Amino acid sequence: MTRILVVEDEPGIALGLEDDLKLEGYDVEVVGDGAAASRRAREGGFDLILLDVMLPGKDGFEICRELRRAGMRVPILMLTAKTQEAEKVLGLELGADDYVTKPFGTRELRARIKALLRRSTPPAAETESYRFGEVEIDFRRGELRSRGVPVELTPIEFKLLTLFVRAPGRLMSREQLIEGAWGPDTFTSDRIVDNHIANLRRKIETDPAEPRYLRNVRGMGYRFDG
Amino acid sequence: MTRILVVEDEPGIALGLEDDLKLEGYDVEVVGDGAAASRRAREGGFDLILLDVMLPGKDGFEICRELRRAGMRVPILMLTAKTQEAEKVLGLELGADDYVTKPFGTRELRARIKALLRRSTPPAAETESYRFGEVEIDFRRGELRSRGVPVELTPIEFKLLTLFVRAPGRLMSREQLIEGAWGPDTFTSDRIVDNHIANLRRKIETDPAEPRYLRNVRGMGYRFDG
DNA sequence: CCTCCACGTGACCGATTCATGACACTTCCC
DNA sequence: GGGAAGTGTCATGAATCGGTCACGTGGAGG
Repeated sequence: MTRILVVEDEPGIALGLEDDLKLEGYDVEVVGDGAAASRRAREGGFDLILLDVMLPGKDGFEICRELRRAGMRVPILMLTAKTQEAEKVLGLELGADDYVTKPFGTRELRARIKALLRRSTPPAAETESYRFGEVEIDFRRGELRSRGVPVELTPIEFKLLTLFVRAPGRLMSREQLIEGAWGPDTFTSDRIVDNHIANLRRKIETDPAEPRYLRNVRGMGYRFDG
Repeated sequence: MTRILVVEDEPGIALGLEDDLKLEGYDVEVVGDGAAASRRAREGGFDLILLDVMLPGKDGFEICRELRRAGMRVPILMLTAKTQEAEKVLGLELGADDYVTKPFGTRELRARIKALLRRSTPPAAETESYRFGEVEIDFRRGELRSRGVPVELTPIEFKLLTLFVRAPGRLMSREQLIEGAWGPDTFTSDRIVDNHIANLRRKIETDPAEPRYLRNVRGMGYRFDG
């Protein structure tokens, strides 16, 4: 049974969430304040945390940061009220995996939860690292080594590569990649993906001109063969 | 046929909605009060519910909540008078999927309905792969293999073949193929299809001169036999 | 205050892909 | 058999796409 921890202080919303998620077949637990959330989350056993930003006392950002600091890698889905850029960036940098801005439809929420669970289940089951060729990714430490030599990746590069590695062999459109690495509601040019792909190739491909791992599928997107 | 339940008490608006949606090709049923709406919706069979907030007796909010509690997952599009109400709609406690504020244009309404239907129907005919003869088309990878060897397809070729494969044995006119592979509102010559079919045949047929899969039906179009 | 770095944008170039029109061949009907 | 319509195929400019670079911005850190 998939367990979800809902952190939400407003009773009406909390109740609605609980009902809806239970209907979806999840095992739901609700807590209403930051302290309780923090405590409960650390005890572990959840497959996903739904975290409201606005909370009495400790806010969502802080909780998120705390959990990550403590080494918790549960997928975190943040609920934010505003679309403000700062909040997005902050949330994602603090280690949230995705966020939804209020107001939103339940369908969207369900979809995001599903997507997040799908994305994060396999690597949770296996080890905390992934290797292909001479390259090894250490998710826990956020590091990458090639032939054992550490290679520096920028945050976006790491996020992108993570997306690929978690869905090897799967064709990803630029749109999907942007949504995955930058977050939803990101308004930016598709071509930015190409740029970062190029940079990644320089760092992980033996011959960046003839990429073996980060392959382009013309007119459709990119695919990671590993 | 896509069925839409319209819940609206004001006859003028109801009639307008009905006409417009029927023109769009939907199968429309209208009810004028909350009780009837609730009853009718529970009986099921609708692909979308258009729900006015202001209703005699039970209001739209309540109906929405009821339906969700009852486990109905039909997409619900709410009609609200003010923006404040609208915010509430997408609040979590309700479970609506989207809203439109009055007054609204028919164009906007149509667009939202379409979007909602699109979002909520994807799990339909999405197979991961399809094989015929020695050829295998892998949708996840965005790749086609013949005897296991990858064959490069151009985007249009891929789309065309996908269309065929999703409707094996069905005669498709050039017009239909253009609409499907190029998109609607494409203005181009029919003959372009023949060109790409020829290219496809070279790539997937054992003997392109005697095509076994991509068959022509004289005067009609093409058919995929797989 | 300055520097460095990550990032987004726009532009360029070369390669691929596409649409068009032409021509030859086939099929069908008279 | 002959003509008309339909289809297969090719060559040719035009358009598109992906890789790459240079530049500007903004934030972090010194």
